[in-house]
Amino acid sequence: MTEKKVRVRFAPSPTGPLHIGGVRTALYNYLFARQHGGDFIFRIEDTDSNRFVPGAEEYIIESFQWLGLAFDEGVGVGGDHGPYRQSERRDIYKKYVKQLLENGKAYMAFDTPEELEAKRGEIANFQYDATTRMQMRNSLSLSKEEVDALLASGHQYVVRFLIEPGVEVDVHDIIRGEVVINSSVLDDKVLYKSADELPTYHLANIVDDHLMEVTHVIRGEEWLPSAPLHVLLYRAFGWEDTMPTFAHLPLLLKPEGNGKLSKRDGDRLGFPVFPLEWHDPKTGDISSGYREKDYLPEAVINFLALLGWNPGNDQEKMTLDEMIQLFDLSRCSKAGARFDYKKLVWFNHEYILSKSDEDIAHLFEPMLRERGINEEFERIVKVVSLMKGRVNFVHELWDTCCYFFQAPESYDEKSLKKWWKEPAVSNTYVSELCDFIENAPVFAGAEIEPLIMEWIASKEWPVGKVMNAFRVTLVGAAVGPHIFELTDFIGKEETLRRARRALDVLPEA
RNA sequence: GGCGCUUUCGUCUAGCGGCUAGGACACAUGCCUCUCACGCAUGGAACACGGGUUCGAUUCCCGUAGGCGCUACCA
Repeated sequence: MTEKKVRVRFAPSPTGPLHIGGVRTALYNYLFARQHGGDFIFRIEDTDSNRFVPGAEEYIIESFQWLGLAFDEGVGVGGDHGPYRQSERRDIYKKYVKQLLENGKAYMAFDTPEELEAKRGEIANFQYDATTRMQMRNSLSLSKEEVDALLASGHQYVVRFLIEPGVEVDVHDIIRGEVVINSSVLDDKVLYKSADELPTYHLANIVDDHLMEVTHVIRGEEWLPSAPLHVLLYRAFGWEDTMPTFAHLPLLLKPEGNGKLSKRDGDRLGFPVFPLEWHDPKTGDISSGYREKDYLPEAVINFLALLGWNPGNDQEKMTLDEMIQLFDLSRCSKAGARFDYKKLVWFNHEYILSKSDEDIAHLFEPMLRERGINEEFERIVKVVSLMKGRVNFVHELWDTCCYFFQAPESYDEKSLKKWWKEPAVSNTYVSELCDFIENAPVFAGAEIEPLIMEWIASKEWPVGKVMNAFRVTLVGAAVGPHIFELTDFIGKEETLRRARRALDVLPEA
């Protein structure tokens, strides 16, 4: 076999925001293409004019930009196999439909939707196939004159694929092995509609994959039942020798309950199902997105990569480059995977940890500005270095460390209950500690800490009680970093100001 | 209903005839410690069921059951 350049495609329908399952499918295609030095093509499958949603295509493109997955060819990128929008390829499809018709591989059907509906009511489990097609109105059952008359009168029609019954169709799938199905269970699929002069998915898909020289079709399992039909189409065109290899990926399932992950689940269960926030142009509904919810794209990618695939060792955290090295379609699992977003949260935490303090500070900075905090960047970096390990999301940084930037306005009930339960005593501790700090020759934490510890010991006071009372006055609660990290950051003046203000406000007895 | 795919801890999964069935998330406990976290350590937790094949099945085959998908002039 000659070594053909690997070419794969991601071909969404612009009917709304990109589903997270679609993102995973695209990711696997991307990894496969990169690993083999091949091309990753972006095609828009807009053959259903009724379902077109404005903005969807732009949304999809922006999503991949955010995720960091770049296409080599396709809509918005260009290439030698265009156009890449199926609605712009009408003439190409027409030519191939004609070819099928002329070769007797397909036929015209004039049945109206109402007639089909009636037939379905009449016959249980009605299927348009070898057993029924002669009872219908089509170019097989009608005389040439009748057909010509219908066409002349402008009657709309569809072109159906003529499925020969009783053929064992073998689909080779990288993930599932051989899948054999008898053609008798297939129906004469509609390939083309005269009404809008557009093909349906099945025809457009085969023609485009052939013309675009796609070598591997990596898609969701929902396509497995129609894979035999696709094989038959390649055969009908005489393209079986260059037919792409199939790989049907397991589906993404809801975290709980039954069924596959759907558009509705996300906001109901508390996590997004779309990469970016989506504003529905018709209903005005807003669906949350990972980007807006503060997930790092690296975390989303890493998590998604492991939903249905694993590198065969215990490694879980991987860069995109490592994934490209390790990816292997034959190591994909076959059963559907529940979408466990708790693990995604953990990945986000891990990626916050592994990113530089500067990178995280850049993300955190606008959130501070929004709150009117105009701290200099270097100081934000300092806070991030101290606190980033404690959060799962960058936005949680504010709640976790706002006291670095502003004095507490109130004092946490529980903390007071524990560390200020004898107000007179706590008052004495903090008040005397303030005096000690004020008169100490040094202030830097590293230098003053031993002095303070020594002093507390000389007083025979309990260290924990003194330090936590002190902490509550500075932070407003019994939380936070090592206390001298905080005093270093806010400085001597602010330290004493906060502590003394608390002495004024907090109960003394 | 028909057709197809699928089945290891709660979840994601490793395993490709012989293992104390491994890892990760989550959970629990402990350690660290001026607090809260982080981190670290430890622990509980799984081969759907029934037949075969075999000296031996989580692993191979066949059923059953469950899960999932498809069954449009949607993709």
